[in-house]
Amino acid sequence: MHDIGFANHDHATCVTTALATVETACAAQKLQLTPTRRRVLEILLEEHRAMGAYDILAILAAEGLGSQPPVVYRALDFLVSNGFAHKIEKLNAYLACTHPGENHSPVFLICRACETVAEASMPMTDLRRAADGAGFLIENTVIEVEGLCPACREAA
Amino acid sequence: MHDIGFANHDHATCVTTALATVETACAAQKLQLTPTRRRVLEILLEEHRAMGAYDILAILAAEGLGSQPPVVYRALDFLVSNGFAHKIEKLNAYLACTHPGENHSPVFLICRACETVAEASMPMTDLRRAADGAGFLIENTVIEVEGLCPACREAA
DNA sequence: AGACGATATGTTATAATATATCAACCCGCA
DNA sequence: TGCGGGTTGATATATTATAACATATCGTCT
Ligand SMILES: [Zn+2]
Ligand SMILES: [Zn+2]
Ligand SMILES: [Zn+2]
Ligand SMILES: [Zn+2]
Repeated sequence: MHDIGFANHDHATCVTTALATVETACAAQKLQLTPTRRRVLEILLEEHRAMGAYDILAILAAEGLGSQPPVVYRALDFLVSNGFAHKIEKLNAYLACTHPGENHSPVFLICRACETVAEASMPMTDLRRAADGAGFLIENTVIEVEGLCPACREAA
Repeated sequence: MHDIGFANHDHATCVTTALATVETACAAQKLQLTPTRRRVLEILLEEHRAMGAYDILAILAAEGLGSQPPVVYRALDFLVSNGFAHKIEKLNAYLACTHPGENHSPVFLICRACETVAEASMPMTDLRRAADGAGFLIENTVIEVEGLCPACREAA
């Protein structure tokens, strides 16, 4: 596993490089990164946390970018289905991908104390091998781990 | 991994042994398997599939066991928190545990074609090792795999 | 028996999350 | 110019889940 994600980081750079990566990927794949889609991604990147769809919608509404649920759900659908953001099923919340474009099977580490969510990436060899053996064809995985991050573990 | 779960089985035995196991566990731990809780578990066992809370509630209502959402959510909360049933986050649905009582970290294999959900149990050594190394304390895992079960894979 | 606490249930209302549907618009292209 | 795909606007509704508060039930202590 790499990129455990609970460490401090240069957030301004983190946002701008992720945006640039997504822009490049959209250009390459002829995907339309429209203003609302782009703004939703920016919001997720800036906040750098798992956000509910209605939290995002409130921000969009305040900026005059739309106030009805379909606005945000459409943007999220675009971002998630193209791998630029992820849905955390356990939280019904959305998170910008920390390495968009790369083909990856994310693992999310959710701290129940500080609510931070870190995206890790690791080879799930156990899972692949077992599923293959059983004849199950894996198309998508949801791997979410709840617990305490290093900082909150320390504090407790 | 064992107990891949897509195979045929003696369902009557499957239901009665699971119920008996839960009854024993409740007696041992002084948990109250009240009529509604027991009936919800029975429903999940009989149907042997992931069911939405309101699907279950409709059955309870038809039987005069309560018609308001809290009735079923309370029963599900009891069953889930004691390990007698599981919530499939990806589906917002609930499933009876196939080996209640045992301390386990389930893995769910969800077939997108036939909607069958199989509960497997496997050691997530990759995950444990990586999380330990990163200082993250795992308290709970959600591992859900979407794809095609052997039968549907065959058919396709 | 009577008072009490812990647990479970009944009931009403509402919150939170997500989708269906249909009309309008935009833009590249035949 | 007219078509066609993708996107947006707008209204309504579906689905999933919880808050809040009253009532009931049961064992325990006095
Ligand atoms: Zn990612
Ligand atoms: Zn934390
Ligand atoms: Zn069965
Ligand atoms: Zn189980």
